Amino acid sequence: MFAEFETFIRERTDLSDADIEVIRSLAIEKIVRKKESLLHAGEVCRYKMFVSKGLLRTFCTKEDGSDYILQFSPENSWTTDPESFDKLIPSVCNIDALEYSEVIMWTKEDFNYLFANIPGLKAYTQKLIVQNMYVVRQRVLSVISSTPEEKYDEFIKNYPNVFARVPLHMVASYLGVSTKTLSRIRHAQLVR
Amino acid sequence: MFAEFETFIRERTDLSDADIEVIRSLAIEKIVRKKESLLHAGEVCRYKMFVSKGLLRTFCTKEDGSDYILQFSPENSWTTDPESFDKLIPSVCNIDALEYSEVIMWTKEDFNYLFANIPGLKAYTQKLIVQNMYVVRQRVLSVISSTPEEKYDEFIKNYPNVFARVPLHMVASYLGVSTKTLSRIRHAQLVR
DNA sequence: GGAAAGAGAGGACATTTGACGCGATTTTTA
DNA sequence: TAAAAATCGCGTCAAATGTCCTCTCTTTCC
Repeated sequence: MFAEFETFIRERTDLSDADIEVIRSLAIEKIVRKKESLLHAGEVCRYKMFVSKGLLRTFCTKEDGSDYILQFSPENSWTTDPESFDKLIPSVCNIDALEYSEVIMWTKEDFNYLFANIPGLKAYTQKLIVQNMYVVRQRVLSVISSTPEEKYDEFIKNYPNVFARVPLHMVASYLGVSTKTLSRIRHAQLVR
Repeated sequence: MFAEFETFIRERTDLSDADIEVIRSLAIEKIVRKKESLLHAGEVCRYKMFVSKGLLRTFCTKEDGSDYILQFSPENSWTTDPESFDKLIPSVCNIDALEYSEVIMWTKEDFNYLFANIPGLKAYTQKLIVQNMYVVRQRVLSVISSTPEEKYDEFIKNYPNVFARVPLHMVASYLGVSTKTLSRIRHAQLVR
């Protein structure tokens, strides 16, 4: 499980063997079965997580029970609830597994230690945050400016790997449109 | 103009007088009249900007000429096109002034210099990026999960200072709804 | 292996939303 | 100060979207 992470991080940084070893020593490996939860709304998100295998989803539930997906996290991606994790406040989101998954976790305390002692990790993390900002800004633009069909097409284009693995109603939930609308779009695209 | 910035930054950091002086020496002060542009789509966004007075808007224009507002930047806030600024690639957004404004700008080169030499500024900037992430994530959630009326009410609650200063159609453009919809919401709220 | 749950299409209908245009008022600008 | 532009509400109509439902097929889970 850690092997995938090691490959991943070595490709993106120039951490030494010793660095990797420290990171490993503080890592918590966790197997998550499908539908199992990693974070419930109301709890503090105590871990920064790396998905080495599988697929997670971060979502919020409104009062009426409807879900809205903030993020999909397939293998080789990071996830957490940043605000809850940073400030140690209760999260408003849930994180659960859409597939059997393998996750590596670090507590805030341990991650701060790594952050302070491994400059390469710090630099990498900061670059990651910035890149994530580009993506989220683009998503805001898309969601306020695109038609449902454009959003659907963009999703398939940007996340083919996720699209192929999640039910359609979750794509709808991510895009902020109803399943009916997506169903209509697909029908129209078939006929076309 | 720089005085406002100095007050602002001193409140949020513990920079020394010498630090401030270096920052000042690299700052470019700029007066922007209403409707004047600071960035056109297609250009590289060469500056990180602090608004010391006035109100800016960052927006994208689609092929059909419609605008979508990504961000309002009132006095005491920062703005730039992060992706264009970081990677020196052409921007897809425009930035212009909704009011007479006073802006302080730094080039990437100069900002990097400050970044490398003033740890307090670096720490502050990184905290800012992270906080911005919370806000943008919240916006994504709102825009995919809230009704137009909820979005409108949230906007007034979160940005009363902006709301009071911009025409309604810009609020609509920021929220991703039509002016007609906002008009209807206001009518309904009056009657209620 | 069989029951239960999940997924997705699609019909019917109501509601929401948007596009367009008009007119009144305010603000801007020359 | 007068003309031009911007703002905003509103009416009408058409289109888009959502809710609720049923039906079928697939997947999951004892």
